[in-house]
Amino acid sequence: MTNSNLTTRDKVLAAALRLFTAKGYFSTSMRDITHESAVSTGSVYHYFKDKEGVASALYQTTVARMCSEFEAIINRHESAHDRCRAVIALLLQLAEQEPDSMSFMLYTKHREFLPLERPVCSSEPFNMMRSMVETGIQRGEIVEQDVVVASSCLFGPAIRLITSHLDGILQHPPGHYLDQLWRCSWKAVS
Amino acid sequence: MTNSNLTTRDKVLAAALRLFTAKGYFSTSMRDITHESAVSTGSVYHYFKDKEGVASALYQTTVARMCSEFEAIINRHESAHDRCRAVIALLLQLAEQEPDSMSFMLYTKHREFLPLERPVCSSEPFNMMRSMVETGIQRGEIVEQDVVVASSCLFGPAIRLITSHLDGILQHPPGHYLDQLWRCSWKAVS
DNA sequence: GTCTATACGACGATAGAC
DNA sequence: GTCTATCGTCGTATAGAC
Repeated sequence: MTNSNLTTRDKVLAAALRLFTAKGYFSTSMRDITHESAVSTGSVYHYFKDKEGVASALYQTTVARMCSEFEAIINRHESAHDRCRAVIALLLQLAEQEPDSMSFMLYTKHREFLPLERPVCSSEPFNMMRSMVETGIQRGEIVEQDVVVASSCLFGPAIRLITSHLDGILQHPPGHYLDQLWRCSWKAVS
Repeated sequence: MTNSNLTTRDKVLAAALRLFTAKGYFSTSMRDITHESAVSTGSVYHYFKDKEGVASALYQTTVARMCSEFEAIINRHESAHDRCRAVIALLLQLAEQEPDSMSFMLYTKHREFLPLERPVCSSEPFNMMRSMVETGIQRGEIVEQDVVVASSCLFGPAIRLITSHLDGILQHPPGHYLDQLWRCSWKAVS
């Protein structure tokens, strides 16, 4: 079940991610995490201050990874059109390949157990998405309007589709809808 | 704080709604609910089987109310265009006037504590939204395409904007963006 | 660094008087 | 229907050996 050439710390994080998305943070006990990860209580508390520390580390990791993916996209593409399309493609692909990460990222009310974190909406990745839209408006690719509205129109549909996928009401894998989705999303703001 | 011409049951529900949206279901104890509602433990358990029963009643009420609002919209308007616009206007207005209800409806992972309920996405109101889109496609108002994609494009932006509002990153009240938002959303699918 | 055993507190739920 | 007092459970976190 758990890949054994992971460090103890990573085994805990992987187990926690599976359990948090499956049962939710509060319904997951530290016991569950020790069992699922096959790591003892003592070791878990050696690497993490407390249960919140586990969740926090998971959150930081996910956000950091998202940021670096987005940076790569920004470097690879110049126009807002290409950047935003790449972001949506990435999101759909991640939803397909790593539904747990995606679910933890989008679906989890982190505020309930990570009071120190800002809401997902104002986390770095979302800021980057908004700033892509902003430069798109400056370059004249996107029609002049409120940035939050334009961002909602561009990325809202994709996020909605992904939550539909995570809820299991999508017939095909998310990536299957990319072209259709992008055509509509871009038409909305251009 | 609590309106005193409410029945005991309703005082409990009102307090629970405030607390659930503010702190989350699991971080809200029955003690919190008794204090906030100024109702004793015994009375709370007289009206509700357990803590889950409180959440369940709250969920049923919210969904039922949404359904009747949507039915009224369907009766008032004939075209998919008008119906969908009215739904979005309603959602924005509710987000403004009753952020707690809206937050509980959209933002809460009900599955974590209401295992019997279907996910929000497949709850009745969301089904009604999808079916409005479906008739819109049949009538030729909306371009022929997958219903889930079209629904995501039409309603996803509004939902995204509302969560932005609930996260506090909106400068104006949600209703302020209605025209802008609707123009983009409808352009995406028509 | 890893483990087992355990202390401690909090919470949900009940009992039973009024 | 409403209340107070209380019980039992469960889960987090620590202590301390190896």
